[in-house]
Amino acid sequence: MAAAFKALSDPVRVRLLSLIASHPGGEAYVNTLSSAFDLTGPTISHHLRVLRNAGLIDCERRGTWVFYWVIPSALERLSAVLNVPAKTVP
Amino acid sequence: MAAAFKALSDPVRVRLLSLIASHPGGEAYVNTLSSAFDLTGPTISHHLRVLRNAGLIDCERRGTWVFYWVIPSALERLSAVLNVPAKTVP
DNA sequence: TGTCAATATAGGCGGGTGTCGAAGCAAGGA
DNA sequence: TCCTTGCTTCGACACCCGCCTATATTGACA
Repeated sequence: MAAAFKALSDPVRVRLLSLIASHPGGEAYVNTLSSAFDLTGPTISHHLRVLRNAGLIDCERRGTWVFYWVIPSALERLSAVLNVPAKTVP
Repeated sequence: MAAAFKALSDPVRVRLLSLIASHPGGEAYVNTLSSAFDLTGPTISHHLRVLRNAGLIDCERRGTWVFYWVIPSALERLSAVLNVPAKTVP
């Protein structure tokens, strides 16, 4: 459970997830993502792998490019953990 | 934004937050929390401080004990970030 | 087949983080 | 006033993580 939050513990990865999700069709390929950061390709690749190992995103190769998309059910599960009953429940 | 997720990147802290939130009244004092883990007091205190610095919980001293409670608005803000539009939105 | 473009993997360096024991405070009671 | 209890702070050690460069892999195309 915390493994998924750990994957989101880096600003780059949060932004990556947001970028992927906000792309038309919910998909984006790596080059588009890389160009949004001042980081090298391998570093972006590393972050994408972390997100993928956490089960937050998935990918598929289409010719030369690799497309990534988010896995909504995984995010919903995280979101559910944060839905806490209000403090004053007498 | 990622700072809050970073605070949740440790299993102990996720469990702490869950324990605090699930306690009657939404509050818990430290000794109760500590006894749920095989960790020393200082370590629990450290994790609580991380959660507090991230704005996820707050605390108050009442006599000898210190009570902690979660800040629902902070969790709601995190939860909102995870609410992603579905992949297929044509 | 050979070459190029797009990603991924491997390895190494520097800084950050979890954990502990020991010591320090605060509050209450003998 | 001194002691005990609950919790935090301090200092140190081992480990993990993000970043880079260099190298490998995969697919398209000539």
